[in-house]
Amino acid sequence: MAIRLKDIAADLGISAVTVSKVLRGKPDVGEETRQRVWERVRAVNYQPNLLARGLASGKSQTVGLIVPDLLHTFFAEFAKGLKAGLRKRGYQLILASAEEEPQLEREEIDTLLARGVDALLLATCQPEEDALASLAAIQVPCVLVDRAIPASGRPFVGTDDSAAGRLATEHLLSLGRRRIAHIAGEGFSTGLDRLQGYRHALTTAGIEPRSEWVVCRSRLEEAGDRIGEAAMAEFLALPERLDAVFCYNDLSAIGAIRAVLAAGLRVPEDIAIVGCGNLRLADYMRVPLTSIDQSTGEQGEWAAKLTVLLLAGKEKNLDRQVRLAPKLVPRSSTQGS
Amino acid sequence: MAIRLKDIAADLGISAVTVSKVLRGKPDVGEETRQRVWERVRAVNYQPNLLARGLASGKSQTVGLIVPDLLHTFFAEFAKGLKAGLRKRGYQLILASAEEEPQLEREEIDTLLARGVDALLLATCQPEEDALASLAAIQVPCVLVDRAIPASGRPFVGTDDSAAGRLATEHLLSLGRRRIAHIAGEGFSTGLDRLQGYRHALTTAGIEPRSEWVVCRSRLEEAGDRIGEAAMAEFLALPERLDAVFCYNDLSAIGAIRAVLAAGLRVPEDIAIVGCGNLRLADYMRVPLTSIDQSTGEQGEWAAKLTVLLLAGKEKNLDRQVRLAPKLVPRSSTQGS
DNA sequence: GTGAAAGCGCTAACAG
DNA sequence: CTGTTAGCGCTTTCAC
Repeated sequence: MAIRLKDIAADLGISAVTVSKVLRGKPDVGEETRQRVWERVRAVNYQPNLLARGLASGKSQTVGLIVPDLLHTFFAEFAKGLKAGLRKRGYQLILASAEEEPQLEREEIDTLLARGVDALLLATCQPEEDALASLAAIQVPCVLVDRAIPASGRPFVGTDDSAAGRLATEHLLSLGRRRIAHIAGEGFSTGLDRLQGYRHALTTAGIEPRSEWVVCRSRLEEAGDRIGEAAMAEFLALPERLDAVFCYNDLSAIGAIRAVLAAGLRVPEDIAIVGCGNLRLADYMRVPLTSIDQSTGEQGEWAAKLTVLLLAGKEKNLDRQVRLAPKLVPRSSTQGS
Repeated sequence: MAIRLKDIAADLGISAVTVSKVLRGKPDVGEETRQRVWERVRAVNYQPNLLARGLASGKSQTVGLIVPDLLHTFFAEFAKGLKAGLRKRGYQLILASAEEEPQLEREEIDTLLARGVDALLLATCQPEEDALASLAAIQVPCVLVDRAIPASGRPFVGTDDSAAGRLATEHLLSLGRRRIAHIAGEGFSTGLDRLQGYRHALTTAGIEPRSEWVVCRSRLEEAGDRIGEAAMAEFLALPERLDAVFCYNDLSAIGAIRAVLAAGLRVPEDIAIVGCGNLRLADYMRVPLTSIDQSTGEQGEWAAKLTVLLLAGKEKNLDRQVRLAPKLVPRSSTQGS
């Protein structure tokens, strides 16, 4: 068994409570005692048992994050920023992944709560109705991430996705494109908002959005390349040729580009393509990909900040919505090269 | 406060011990009692407090994994496989990332142990000496991952990296290349073993490895593209021109390709390039990248299996080394197109 | 088959 | 400033 608090206390001939106080930085301990405790703690490399501490105190200084899939670099990057932000504020992170399975997500929620996390951050992969039910049962502060559910009344940190849709579409318009299609993401606010931004930009430019130029697809995070390729093939089969496509994410954009090239057309000369997410490798693709950057790491930092404020009761606005502004990163897939 | 074991017991007019036994599947409880307990548990959606359970039992049915960085898809994929394997065997996973900082890794080790994990899996980013010191202090079963440290006497699961080096080099040799360079990874067994495999393949083919054709670089996981590009530029400045390069990983291979193309040369006609890791997007690169696949998910599964065997005391070979065979995935960067 | 008693290692609340 | 007393919610042990 590892060394315990009471061992240290016994060694020093003082009470366990005093040692505990020193460890937690309580002020009501004499300077000399404090010194001796720390000295001994370091000497034996004592580590407090977090299970016991959490059980006794009802607090764990730990928050949980559940993401749909860590293979999506977005979430890995978000987790990284979040972790740094939490650390800076004296909190730890437990990371869990739902592997895109709603059932697993529910289990992870239960597990993290059973582990006594002080707060939960959730990028849900559940359909809205189910997510609402899950959320309703969560008794600790809970921040939604990436995928918004306004009806939940929970705080949110994510991208301003409708701005992302607008930005991408306006970029294409500014290049003189007029017949702009969209491969949309289905099922979550990210997809719906980007679609809305796309429509808004078109309308503002005096172009009537055409329904045959929008396809909605799910699972774009996992299989976007295949799905994007197939969707693009459908677009290419339309009687009137498009001159640009805004894709829900970079993976689907990469697939779309493949389909365009396979059809013997050029990117961007014949069809310009914009993705979203700004993948690390976007610049090394067959055609370097114009994309929308989401400042993912910053989102994590924001989430940390907001969560800790909530925990401290210092955030008055209990359904605070933080939406970071997306940025366009132009590359060859829209600008020639 | 959440509902407790004793609440259920009180509701049913039985003792907490009996409820606890039912929950843990102990046999010495009457069938009828068992039914009633489960019914009530489901009705109130009771979740056992894991802190209390862990504290009381000294077991948590949880293992911890520490990786250098979740942004390396290798580790995200490994974690996924591991998680699935553990789940199947009734264990949970707590995932931690050291963000490539040895100090953080040490803290994560301490934290996970303080959380009472039953076992620890570690892909260390510490230099061997430091890692040995850290490992020596770990009192629970501990499996090394990806980066081997034979001197530690700990079990290991990873790639057969020297086979990977051989495979890549033999592939290049089989294509008639003779002047084959290597951008090697520094500091860990992965890099050293791949280098050794490279040398072995050359020697076996009757080619004397030349020191100016090997450069060792660190941080290739994070900044491989930049570093690979620079390393390739150095190679190109040598008096005698290479005709192939085996790169430590895909990221550095991508950088190397960029440098080759920037010099006005062709891949693979002038210089063939092989990477390692088989990135998801390898096929969509400027030049689709020939790579070595590491069966990453399977490695995770193996790690789960081995860990649970260790925990059950069923693995006799306490420093069991599992090295999965790598596979070559040929693409245009070596084969033309 | 069932349950009473005794903790697991720590902290909260209060007393000195 | 320091320590005592009582738990946190669960499991273990061992009687019945």
